[in-house]
Amino acid sequence: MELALQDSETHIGFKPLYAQVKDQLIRRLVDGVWQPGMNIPSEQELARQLNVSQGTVRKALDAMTAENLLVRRQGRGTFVAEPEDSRILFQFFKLTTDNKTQDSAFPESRLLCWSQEPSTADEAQALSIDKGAPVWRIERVRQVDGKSVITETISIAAKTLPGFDALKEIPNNVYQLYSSNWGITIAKADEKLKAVLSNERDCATLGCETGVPMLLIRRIARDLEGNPVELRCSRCLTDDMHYAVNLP
Amino acid sequence: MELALQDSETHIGFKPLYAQVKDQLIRRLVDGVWQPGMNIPSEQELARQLNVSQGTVRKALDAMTAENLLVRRQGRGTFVAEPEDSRILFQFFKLTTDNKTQDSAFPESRLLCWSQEPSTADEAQALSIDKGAPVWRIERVRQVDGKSVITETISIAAKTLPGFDALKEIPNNVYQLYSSNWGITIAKADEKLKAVLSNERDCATLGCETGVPMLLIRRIARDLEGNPVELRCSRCLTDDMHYAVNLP
DNA sequence: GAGTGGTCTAGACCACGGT
DNA sequence: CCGTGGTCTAGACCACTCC
Repeated sequence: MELALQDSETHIGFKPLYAQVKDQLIRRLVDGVWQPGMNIPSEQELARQLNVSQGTVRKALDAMTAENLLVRRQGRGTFVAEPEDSRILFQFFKLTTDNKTQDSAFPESRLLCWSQEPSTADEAQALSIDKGAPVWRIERVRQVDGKSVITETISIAAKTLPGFDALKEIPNNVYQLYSSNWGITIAKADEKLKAVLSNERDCATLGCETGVPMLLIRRIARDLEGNPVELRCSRCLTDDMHYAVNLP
Repeated sequence: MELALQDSETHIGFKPLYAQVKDQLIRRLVDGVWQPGMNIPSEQELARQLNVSQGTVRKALDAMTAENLLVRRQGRGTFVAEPEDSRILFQFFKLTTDNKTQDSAFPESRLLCWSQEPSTADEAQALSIDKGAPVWRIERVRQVDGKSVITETISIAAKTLPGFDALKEIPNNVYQLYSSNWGITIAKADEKLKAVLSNERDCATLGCETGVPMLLIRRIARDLEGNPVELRCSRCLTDDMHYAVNLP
């Protein structure tokens, strides 16, 4: 295999070789050539395939490892990251209990309802689809220490998940579901946080009072190529919890 | 100069050479040998000084650049990052307006009061000092689009800032103040977010109503060695703003 | 032109994991 | 034992910046 190198006469749009290698390898993930959990070829083998040095391949692999796309294990090889890896799991779950003496487990969720509906303007904008285009909407509740404290509304374009209605149940970790059933890898996400007051739905679902402060988390999850896949709005009672951020 | 290499007979506690180099270079920052804005020696020069190869120095410098401690400029050299670098400025300010058509400027702050007080138990725990030990407490208000929306309470151990009371005024960017007057570099921080209700102080300060939801941000800022320097509690009206997080 | 960081290569030795 | 990734080295060429 040969990498398409740019015209050496011009340096505009120049991309370093290791970046081109990385793009090639990400393409193998996007196309499903490399599946989660797979042992990918060794650095030496990839270097031969791509006609570059081992050091250049290493730089690409290191970058992908830093983005949680790969897992490297000395003596064994390099593997495609799996959504159930605990590290990945907590990559997208920043809410923890204030009292961290107990290491907080990943909270189980209880399904409230799920149905296909026409998308709202907000969903359409977030998911880059037409307004009114069908979306699956999933409502869940999460418990921490036996108390229901988080409501979660997931919206995802129906065309993204063909055959979704044939599912018998929805697992706790939907990112693993996207991966195993539709080959979609959630690679990154952005979240916007606000403080809001609880509404009647929150009260009915969580058993709290109205007018209680809640943390609203609006997440857009994206695939390997940066396309929006899922909109998730979580509303959380933060009396005994907080959202933790590390800078950098 | 010679690096202290570990006993080659044992591999427990082994630290790669580039990590030892990084530690050495960070020490130069901690000790003030390298001041913010300074042009540090070239890779070749550092390699000679430390008796390692240029590649090893590069790996250490790249890591420090990734942590925003250094800034590299091709053809010019490597420089110690300055607190007023716009990149660094926004590293610690995640609040932005919902309407991002206008690129949000760093909001100016208005000083309410500052005084030295005995530390509360909370401050003492956050700053790793004895309860009741004196702290400077600074209260400010930040405006966005002409509206007061953020109250900010900064607590910092008095012993950290000798001669603080001789200051005539407190600048908007206190991290730059810490750096220029006391040689303290804020290198990282962790934040915990909660939703709360506005209290009477908030109302008096921001002119909002009581019982309005607010985003509470509790930040502990740390120096190069990870020691807590400053506790900052911000309370923000998030009607027209949000806290933005990117994962990873 | 001299010096800097940015990229790319080639080869060495090591620790680790499995055979 | 072999193959893997992890580290370290040495040297080449390039683009950028300043003189």
